[in-house]
Amino acid sequence: MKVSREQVAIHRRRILDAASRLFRQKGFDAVGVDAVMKEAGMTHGGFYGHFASKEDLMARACAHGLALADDSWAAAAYPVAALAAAYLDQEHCDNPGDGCVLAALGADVSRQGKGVRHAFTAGFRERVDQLARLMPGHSRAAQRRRAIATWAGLVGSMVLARAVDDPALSREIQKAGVATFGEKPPDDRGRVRARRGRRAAAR
Amino acid sequence: MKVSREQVAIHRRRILDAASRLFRQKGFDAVGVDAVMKEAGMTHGGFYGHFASKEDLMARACAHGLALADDSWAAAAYPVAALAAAYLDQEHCDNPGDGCVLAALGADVSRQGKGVRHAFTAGFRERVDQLARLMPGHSRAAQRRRAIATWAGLVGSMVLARAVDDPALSREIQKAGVATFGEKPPDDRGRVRARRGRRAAAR
DNA sequence: TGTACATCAGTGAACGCGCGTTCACTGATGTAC
DNA sequence: TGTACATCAGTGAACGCGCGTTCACTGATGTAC
Repeated sequence: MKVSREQVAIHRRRILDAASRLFRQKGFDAVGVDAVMKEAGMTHGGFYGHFASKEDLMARACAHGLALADDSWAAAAYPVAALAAAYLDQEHCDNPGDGCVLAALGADVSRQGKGVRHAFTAGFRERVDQLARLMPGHSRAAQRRRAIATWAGLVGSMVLARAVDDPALSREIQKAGVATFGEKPPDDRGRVRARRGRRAAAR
Repeated sequence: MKVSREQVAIHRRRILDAASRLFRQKGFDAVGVDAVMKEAGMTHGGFYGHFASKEDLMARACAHGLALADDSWAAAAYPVAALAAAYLDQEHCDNPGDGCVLAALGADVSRQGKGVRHAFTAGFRERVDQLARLMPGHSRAAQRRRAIATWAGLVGSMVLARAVDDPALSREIQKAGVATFGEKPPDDRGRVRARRGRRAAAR
């Protein structure tokens, strides 16, 4: 039966929420259109009224999942440390369905089509820009380089922490990641000290 | 028809080679037993004479791919820099089928069964131990922490460099990774300098 | 504001297809004599 | 060393199943009057 226009929008969002969660949990290939629609509380036949194909859904679910990310770390006194600690958390490790798209679907995305990779790339760019703005460093280029490497470190740590079947090793990976990628870069600390020194001398 | 015992061993190895390559290229779910056997030059029916199930093959192909890794970087003057440069290479990025299992299958492994995760974990442990031995650092614990974080950084960089659809951004990720994870840790340089200074003073 | 009807979102059966796995068969291997 | 035959690795057809996608149908929505 027909439903109201608001109901259609609600249904579409429910499909995106379900797809985004299931894809992150099990990967693109292991989740069928049927499972997504069931999780969204509907039957599979109505799917093609909302999306052109499963691939279309994959791209839009990617973008949806990347748009809804947790930003609270950005307000911390030292955002990079806050991000690393929040990211490499046991709960995040145990719940990929509610977690970062980069870590959960990065490897899957590289094997997918144009639309999926484009959505993923746009989301990644936003993350890098956001982190680069908050990254201590002397130049824009260095901030950006550090932001990219920090995201790579966090994503790699999470991928490995999830893959490994020994909980102690998994926790070790998380802790190593927090310590390494969350700490103030030592040579930067040096530069900050030098700058402060120069500023103090100028007074 | 029956074949000789040596031929059986050769066939088994060919199946493992094919499976290991195809799984890294396309992921576990996207590669069927049929495709693996065809790539190995046989028909699919004979598969179950070699392996108990597809899951069995996945675990053994994982171990097989991890066992055949390139070690040449370990002989370099500064192994960590050599590893990072060799790992975050355009050719490695473009050819996951012949590349590192950690980056190609890490995310997939976390969704698989006990056998696959165990094989992956064993391979990862070996990598960490090998790199930790060659890692500059003051303590075993620090060497190990750095080795884990370095592998995480390399794996994350490769996953993201492959996922992204803009070649320029992909190369930027690779370069940021080489610069960050391949460089001598700055605080370690500090310690080395301090130690050298102490040693020079003692003379 | 109330009525009549065209629209169309969601349902559930159906499709062709490829998957993992099984099995009767074949014929070269390797062993017993 | 030569022969006869049991073994068994690989073949290809077949299985049940779940996938992505299509479609005739249903009945509430929303519009034209």
